[in-house]
Amino acid sequence: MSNSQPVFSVAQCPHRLLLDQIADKWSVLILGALCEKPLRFNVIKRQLEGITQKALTQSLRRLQRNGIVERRVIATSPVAVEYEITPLGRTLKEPFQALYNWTMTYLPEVERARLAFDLEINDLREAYQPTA
Amino acid sequence: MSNSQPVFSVAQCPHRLLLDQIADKWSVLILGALCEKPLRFNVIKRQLEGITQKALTQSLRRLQRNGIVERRVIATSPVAVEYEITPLGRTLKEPFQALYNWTMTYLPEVERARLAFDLEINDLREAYQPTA
DNA sequence: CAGTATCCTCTGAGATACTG
DNA sequence: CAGTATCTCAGAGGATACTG
Repeated sequence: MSNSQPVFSVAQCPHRLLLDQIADKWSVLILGALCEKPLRFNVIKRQLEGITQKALTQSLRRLQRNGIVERRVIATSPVAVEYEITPLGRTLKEPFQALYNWTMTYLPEVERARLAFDLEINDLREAYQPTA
Repeated sequence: MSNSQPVFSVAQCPHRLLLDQIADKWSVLILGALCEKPLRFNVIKRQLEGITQKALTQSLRRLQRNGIVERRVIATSPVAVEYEITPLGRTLKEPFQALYNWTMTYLPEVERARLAFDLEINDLREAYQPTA
């Protein structure tokens, strides 16, 4: 988005790192939960109502691989596993907050645009098939 | 990511708006290109080497629906279509820049984490099957 | 409890061909 | 030029069952 810079090819685009690996559907929510304090697997699962075990495992593994969360096994019986956000993970708060703020500020404007767009589409449809 | 706030259910999560509709794979690149000046369909297509017509059409239509870009038909022969970023679209520059800066700053650290993680995985594999 | 393994569905990305 | 239409195919994601 910066002016007078070359456009990145997709493969190299640094945004992809964030978008694909860290800022995806579930990860933002997981990080939001872990931001306050470390949590165990099923606690996260309960907080993110709707996520499957598979999806949670995958997201957590990916975040761990990227150094965003830390996985710690507690040798009780049955075993407990705690996930904690890393210092690196905490640095995400600023850019995510910027995104969040944008959405809060401009969501109404976006919704107006959608309404207008969809209306226009319907008008065109009606003009094409006047009596349905 | 903000402290002491309720975790959003997925459907309501305002991040989804951005992540799904505006900050996806191609849209960020398209906006990067349009940020400088309005461009025509095939010019964008050429700049984003690798995108298909279908994907470009879909992304542009979605951005248009959300009020991020404007589509303007120029009645020449053959017809020309120009896409321009809207004022609303320009407000995305700040949050996107924050994301971009994060990636630039922390990419090396993320890559170190990945290397360490992948190494550890391989070590475990070797320990399990000592002679492959 | 915290996963892994398996199956199954179904979207959605890509290639190709056609059109005003 | 700027799309639409159609087909195929891989893979993401869900449901279910099993395990240390």
